[in-house]
Amino acid sequence: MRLLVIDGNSIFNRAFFGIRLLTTKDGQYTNAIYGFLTTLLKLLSESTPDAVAVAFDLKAPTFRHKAYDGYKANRKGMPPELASQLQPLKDLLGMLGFTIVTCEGFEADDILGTLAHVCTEKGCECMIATGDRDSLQLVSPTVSVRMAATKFGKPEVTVYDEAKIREVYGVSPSQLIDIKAIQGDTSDCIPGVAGIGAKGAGELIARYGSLDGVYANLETGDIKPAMKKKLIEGKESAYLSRMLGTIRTDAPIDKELSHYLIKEGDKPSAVRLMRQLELHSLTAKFGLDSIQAVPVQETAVPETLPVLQYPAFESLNSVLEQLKGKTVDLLADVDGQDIISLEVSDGKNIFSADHFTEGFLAFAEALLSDDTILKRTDNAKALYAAADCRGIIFDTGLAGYLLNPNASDYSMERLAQDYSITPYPCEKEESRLCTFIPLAKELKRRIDENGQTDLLSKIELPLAEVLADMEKVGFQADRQGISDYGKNLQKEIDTLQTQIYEQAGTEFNINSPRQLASVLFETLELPAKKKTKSGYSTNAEVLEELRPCHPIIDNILLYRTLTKLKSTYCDGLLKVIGADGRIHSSFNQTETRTGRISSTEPNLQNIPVRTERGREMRRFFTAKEGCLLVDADYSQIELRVLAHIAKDKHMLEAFASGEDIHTTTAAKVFGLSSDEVTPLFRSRAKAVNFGIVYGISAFSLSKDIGVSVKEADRYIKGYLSLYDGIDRYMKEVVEQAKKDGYVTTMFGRRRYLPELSSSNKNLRSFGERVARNMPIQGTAADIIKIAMIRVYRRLQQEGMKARLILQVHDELIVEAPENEAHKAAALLSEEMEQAVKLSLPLTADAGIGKTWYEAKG
DNA sequence: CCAGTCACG
DNA sequence: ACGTACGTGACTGGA
Repeated sequence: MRLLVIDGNSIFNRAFFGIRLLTTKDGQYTNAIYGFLTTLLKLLSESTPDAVAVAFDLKAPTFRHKAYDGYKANRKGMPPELASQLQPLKDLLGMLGFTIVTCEGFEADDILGTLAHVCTEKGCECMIATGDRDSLQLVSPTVSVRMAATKFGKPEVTVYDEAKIREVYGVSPSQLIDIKAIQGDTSDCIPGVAGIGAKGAGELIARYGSLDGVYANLETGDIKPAMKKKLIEGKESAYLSRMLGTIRTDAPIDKELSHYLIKEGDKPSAVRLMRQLELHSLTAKFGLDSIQAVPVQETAVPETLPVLQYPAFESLNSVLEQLKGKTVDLLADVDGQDIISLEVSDGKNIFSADHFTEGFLAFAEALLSDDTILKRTDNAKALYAAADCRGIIFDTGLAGYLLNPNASDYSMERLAQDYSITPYPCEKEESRLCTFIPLAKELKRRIDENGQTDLLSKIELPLAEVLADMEKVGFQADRQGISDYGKNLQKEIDTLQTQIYEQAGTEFNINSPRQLASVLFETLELPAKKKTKSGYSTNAEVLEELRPCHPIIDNILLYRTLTKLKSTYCDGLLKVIGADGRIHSSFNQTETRTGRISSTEPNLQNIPVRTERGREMRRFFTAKEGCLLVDADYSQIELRVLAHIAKDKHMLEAFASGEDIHTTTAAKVFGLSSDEVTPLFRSRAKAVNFGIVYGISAFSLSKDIGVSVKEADRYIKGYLSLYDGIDRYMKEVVEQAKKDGYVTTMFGRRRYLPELSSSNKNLRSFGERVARNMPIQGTAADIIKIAMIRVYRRLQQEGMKARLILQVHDELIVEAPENEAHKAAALLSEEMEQAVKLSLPLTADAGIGKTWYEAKG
């Protein structure tokens, strides 16, 4: 008999990360299911087993990992997009006749090991399918491993038998365990011997045959003294690691192999489920085309849930009276500033009304503004935009975002899918509240469990009101000014275009990177730098290098600059100036993975500033008649946050003493005194400071500042040895992220990093850089959000007319009546500086002016 | 609809 | 040996 044993979790995970997210029209994710099944098909056709066992982990931590706190958290780290696919997959496998094996207290790995062991004893052939190299240790004359991967959406299988392992690793399967015992494996929390890596471990085992062999020859063998010292110190750890790294073969599972023969299953149900999951192509591939699907059954009604009734209520006023003092669930259709309809429930009844109902608007406004009626809703910002709201205590969209900022959409329908919410039964079946109520309950539970209660109620929810207000107020724009500026640009663009055509000797679309590349690198035969997938790159970095080669380059660069200004900023902004002469951007609170807000239609967070030509645009962002703009920005907020989080003594001191951080860094790294630091050294140090925040590599730094990779590497090494707290922090944060599966900010904002467990090295490195950056960028985002709420409230308390109108990540802009401007400026920097207490001061400098150009220092 | 480019922090 | 800094959004050309 031939038994195929599948490492369910491993294949499932790899399928998920190997295929882009797919969903059904209802929003159920299916990419991991699809990928798993295509891999399964490939395995079946290629290995033709008689019996199949699919092993899955149970949720509980296993014996091997019990000692490590991080493990359990890591498990929770499975993103909901993935978790929501597990049960449907298991159901489907059962229906297709495959046997699922799980075992309390044992990992899927151990089930593989046990079944392989049983097969060997009974003289059967065992084929193990997994994506995890740990299982290679199980290979024997009768046990082979099929390494399965999903590449570019297609399943790939590589067979490992003893010969193949020897070819690839140069050792026998059991020696792989000994190598790992020395090398360790951080992702599995296996310590190994400190200071010895893959290469060293491999050589030792190749030479001495086993871990025991290595230690037996410690004195007699020719092991270098340094290595010997490490081995002696790490002996206990090595043997513990070997124990941890050895897959168990004694899991108490069903050992009667005939029970794993492929069964008939329940094909009609399988067809139905595949249809629901919209996996039409797979139905055919599993040969189920002729099977009639069983009809979709009515879902059973849960018993214990409250039955919601839909009464013909007396009057809206009586409803209002009835709800006072209660906490309600409330959903509204909002169109801009108009409330179209609304339904609300106190947990016993659902009340619903729309704008055709007599007195609806007054009812809605009274309900929303009554602070004795606490409300849970799905989009607080929209409610704040439409009415004067009080008592909003929960928002499922914001909660969903805090629970996992990697998701793409936080509609309650999608959230209900992701978190497997079963709707409450109620008489009015179509009421969205039936889904909303259990959803809000579940999300609230998770928010509390994650320690994100305050982040939601004290930061995100109050911020929603601030953002709604900023959107409503808008930013006045000088339509005529922009229009004139655009016309001037156009004249210059036309001239440039003519010149470029002459210089090229041909007319072409300069805006087309393809056509431009063809002109530059073929017609003009300029030296092409290799770049991009679809041809030669023509970006500014490349063109900059070509500058000396041909005068056309200057013109093209200028053309690019000017057309960008014209199309994105002049034309783009003119399109979105409202009838009130103001621009009302949307501020999205659930968009970024770090906790920043984003701005769209238009994006007011990328208005030019770095070049004078672009900066001119800011002259057209003005204060209204009788008002001034007040602009304040944080100085070096991210580096200060880093200094605080990393508790780096030297950086804290530098900031505390008010020194220029880039100059100080330059002096330290290049070994100069402060007055010896030239602008060049300062700008290099600045690049290193930035690089550190982004998760630096010597290569990118070298490119950024134009020195050799070696030189850049020296800068980084020097930096980290001087700022040793930062060095330590950067190591710790990645380690913690690997344990937990996520990173957090000072205020408990979270970002999951599934990339860290990717088999793709580039993806993994990306995950590590994000792990280093997100807590910094995210904490800075938390801080300015707190500042925004404080500024908003202070302006209200002080009875001022000044209003917050824009945030640009580390910068806030207030429009204030002329007589309030100075007070507003002082208030603004004060609230920004006092927003949080760190172990170093935060500073925010304010400027005042009639236009954004003038107000920004 | 995606890739390339470039604007911002 | 290999690819390369974090986070966004808008516009253009071309499948």
